[in-house]
Amino acid sequence: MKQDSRLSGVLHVLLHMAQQPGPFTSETLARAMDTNPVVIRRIMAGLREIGYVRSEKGHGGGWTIACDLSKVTLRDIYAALGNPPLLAMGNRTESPGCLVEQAVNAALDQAFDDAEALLLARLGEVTLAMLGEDLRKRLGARKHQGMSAHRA
Amino acid sequence: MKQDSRLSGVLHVLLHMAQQPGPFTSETLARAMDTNPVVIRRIMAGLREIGYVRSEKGHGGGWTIACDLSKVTLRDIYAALGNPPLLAMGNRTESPGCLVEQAVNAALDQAFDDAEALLLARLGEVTLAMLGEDLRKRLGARKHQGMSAHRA
DNA sequence: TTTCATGTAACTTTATATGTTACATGATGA
DNA sequence: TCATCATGTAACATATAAAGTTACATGAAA
Repeated sequence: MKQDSRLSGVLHVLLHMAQQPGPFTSETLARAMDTNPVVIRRIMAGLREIGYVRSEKGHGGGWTIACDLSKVTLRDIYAALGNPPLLAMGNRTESPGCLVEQAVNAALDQAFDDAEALLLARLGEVTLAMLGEDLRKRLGARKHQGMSAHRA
Repeated sequence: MKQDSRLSGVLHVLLHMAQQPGPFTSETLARAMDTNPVVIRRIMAGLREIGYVRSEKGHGGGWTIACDLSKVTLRDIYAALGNPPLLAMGNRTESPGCLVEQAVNAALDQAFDDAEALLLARLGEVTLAMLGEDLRKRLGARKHQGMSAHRA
């Protein structure tokens, strides 16, 4: 399975936006992320629907953060993306008649469910504000070396 | 991402094999799994290399279990498959120069790593023998209803 | 009314699991 | 020896989903 990097991507966008007032055009954000404006709009669409960000058309338009960063967790952002699958593995058949497969599914599901629950719990523990705080620390550390946030 | 069902599949095969002496041809196993013999050979190849199963060519050939089912865990089987990715999500860039992305990766990696570790730990707690025991219970329960393991 | 920016559909590209065909290799049995 | 059976494996086909791209409609600002 090709890995899904939308959560990673949208967090990157939000964190960039949190560094300065905005608004930011999809074009600008796409350049910073080294991708395409349409990809930005796509991953931001879910966040707009829930109200975490706003978008405006026309001159001076673009994307703006519209939520309290200390109230929104990574899990909330994940949900805004539509709760895409977390695990790369799954059962061959979901409701098999074969008892052998039922036994296999039962064992695997226990492990899978536990792992999913833990992942969601961990994502729920981190707010966007905490991410921003961590970033500020990293920026401070690098400043002492005279470097910008965008060396790459 | 399309989900990987090889672990589910290979466990199904092993559990089927554990029910009777064997050997079993890929053809037979493929029919029971409703798939192709080559698929069976493919998912069994790793297990053969490690020595969990043996395969023989020619008349009377096929696959045989060659390990102590109470000593091999689902995690061992997973490893025999070559440790395929567990999570459907990942970071956009693995070693980014951008500090924003580094901060995002750090936060996500913590959650991802925890979830992976838990999943592997859970898989490590279940042996093939335990799976077989669970299956026997299910077979017993169904026998009281006069049904076979292959109703589907 | 021109320009800018988003919204979105449609298509292409890429990655990966799964399914299939074809054939080589080697073991068994007549 | 030789026909048959079964695995081993390469090569190709199909399916699914993410990511990238193009094209154009919509609507806001200058």
